[in-house]
Amino acid sequence: MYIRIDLEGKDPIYTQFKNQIIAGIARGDLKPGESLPSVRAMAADIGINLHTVNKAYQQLKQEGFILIHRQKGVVVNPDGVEPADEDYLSNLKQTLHPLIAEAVCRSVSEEKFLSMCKELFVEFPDGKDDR
Amino acid sequence: MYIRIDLEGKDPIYTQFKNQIIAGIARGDLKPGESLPSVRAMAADIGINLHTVNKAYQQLKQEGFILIHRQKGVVVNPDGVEPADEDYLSNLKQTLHPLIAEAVCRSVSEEKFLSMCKELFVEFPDGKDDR
Amino acid sequence: MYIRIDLEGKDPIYTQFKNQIIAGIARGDLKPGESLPSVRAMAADIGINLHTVNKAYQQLKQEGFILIHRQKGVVVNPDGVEPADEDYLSNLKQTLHPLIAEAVCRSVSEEKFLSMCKELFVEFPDGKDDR
Amino acid sequence: MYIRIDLEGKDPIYTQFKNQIIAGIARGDLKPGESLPSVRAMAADIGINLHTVNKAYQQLKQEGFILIHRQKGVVVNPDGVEPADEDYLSNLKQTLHPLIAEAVCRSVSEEKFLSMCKELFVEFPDGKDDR
DNA sequence: GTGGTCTAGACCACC
DNA sequence: GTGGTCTAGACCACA
Repeated sequence: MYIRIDLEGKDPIYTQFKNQIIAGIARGDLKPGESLPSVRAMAADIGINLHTVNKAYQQLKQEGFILIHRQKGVVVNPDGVEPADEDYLSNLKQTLHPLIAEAVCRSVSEEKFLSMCKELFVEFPDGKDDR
Repeated sequence: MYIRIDLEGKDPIYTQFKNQIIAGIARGDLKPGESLPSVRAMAADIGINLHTVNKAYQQLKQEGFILIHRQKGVVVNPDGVEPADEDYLSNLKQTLHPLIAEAVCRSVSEEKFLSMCKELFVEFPDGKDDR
Repeated sequence: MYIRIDLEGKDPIYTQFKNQIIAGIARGDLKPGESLPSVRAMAADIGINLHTVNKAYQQLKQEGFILIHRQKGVVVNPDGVEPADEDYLSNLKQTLHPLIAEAVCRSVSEEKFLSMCKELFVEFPDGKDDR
Repeated sequence: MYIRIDLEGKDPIYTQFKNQIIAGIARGDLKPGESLPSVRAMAADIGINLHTVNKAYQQLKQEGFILIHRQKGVVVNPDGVEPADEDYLSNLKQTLHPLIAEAVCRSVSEEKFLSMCKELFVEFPDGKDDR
């Protein structure tokens, strides 16, 4: 899996990195149980600071995407990710709200917006059953 | 229009404020040409520093939501907001991408996601004719 | 002579007004000795504050473009404007310097820049002999 | 590169500062990719407040002259500055218009004006090839 | 160490 | 009265 970091982007590097791991899992590129490079190896690979990778890994672990074993190293959570709970959904709503508000201001129709979302879903094979 | 700021929230205050103004415009609470309180008045109203309000106003002006009029003070852009262009849509996509990736990981179905979006659209009367 | 003020423009109103009077003189629309509306009349005409017109008139007088007689009212300086002196030229240079620097950064060639200037000169019949 | 600020000048400090950075780029003193001192260092260097430097940096970034890099700090845009577009040229014209009008009033001939411009261009090696 | 954010208090130009 | 500018000092997120 290729990781692409934009050092000038507005999102902090650790966030970009985290998002790409999550996208990899969603896409199925990273399968449950698959192992990821160590903090050191990953940092060297993509040319960023150790601490930055570590921060991202810690958050991914905290949010249930990965496990960090002292011995086996870093692996994608073999049990799959915790499914959406109330908190998560409410957060997601709060995040979407301003995006939709601005879209409405800019005359983006509901249909247009929904079709953009659908388009983005195409990237992810949502066969969730086998996870 | 009531403005609610969460001083503990993770979003910076000026962003929360900006988003509420944008939501107000999208909702139709703030109509094109309508005037907004001065920097000082607004700051006093919601109990934050005037520089924070000013920063938000400057960005809203820059993004075409409001005008800062030499006489009339601050007014909602009477011509409405610039409709979505390529750049905006591409940005929006980039913003939605990680949200959707995480949702997929958390077994949120496409239908569920789209229905959440639809629900959020209900707040905004997108019939632009009556604005 | 029509005066056009842009209340949202970045230049202060009195500056816009001043510039249009000066342009009128340069163009020959306002001839030496010709009289201008009083502060009150002018302010009413273009719908701005008395003080604003007054401030512009005072500066125009100060810079030698107009005379303000207690009786005859406001007239374009019948002797023409003081020709450029050292101070004026040095100021002009300081003003042009940053404009040219930015133009160079933006790959505007010297020829292109000069031709823009020439184009702007077309508006003004530079028969300066009869003034 | 030396920066000279006139605290008594009529232009705001951040504008003077911005203009000198732009002039530095135009002159070739600041080459694409070259890094600039941090906000704090620059502010200390020239003896002004860091917020003032920051404001200038933000505007320079916004206008495409510099990038604010998460790791390398502040650098001159390695791709060079966006070349002039319609908007920029139209703005430039609007800026030059009153300058030329006043020059005409003050009996500055077109030749004289153009030769002043040419003189100012001498400072900038517009052969973009060697930058 | 960096930039980003927030607060506070001051002066000035403009209207 | 307004917004624009400048200064100052503080805290936090990021790398």
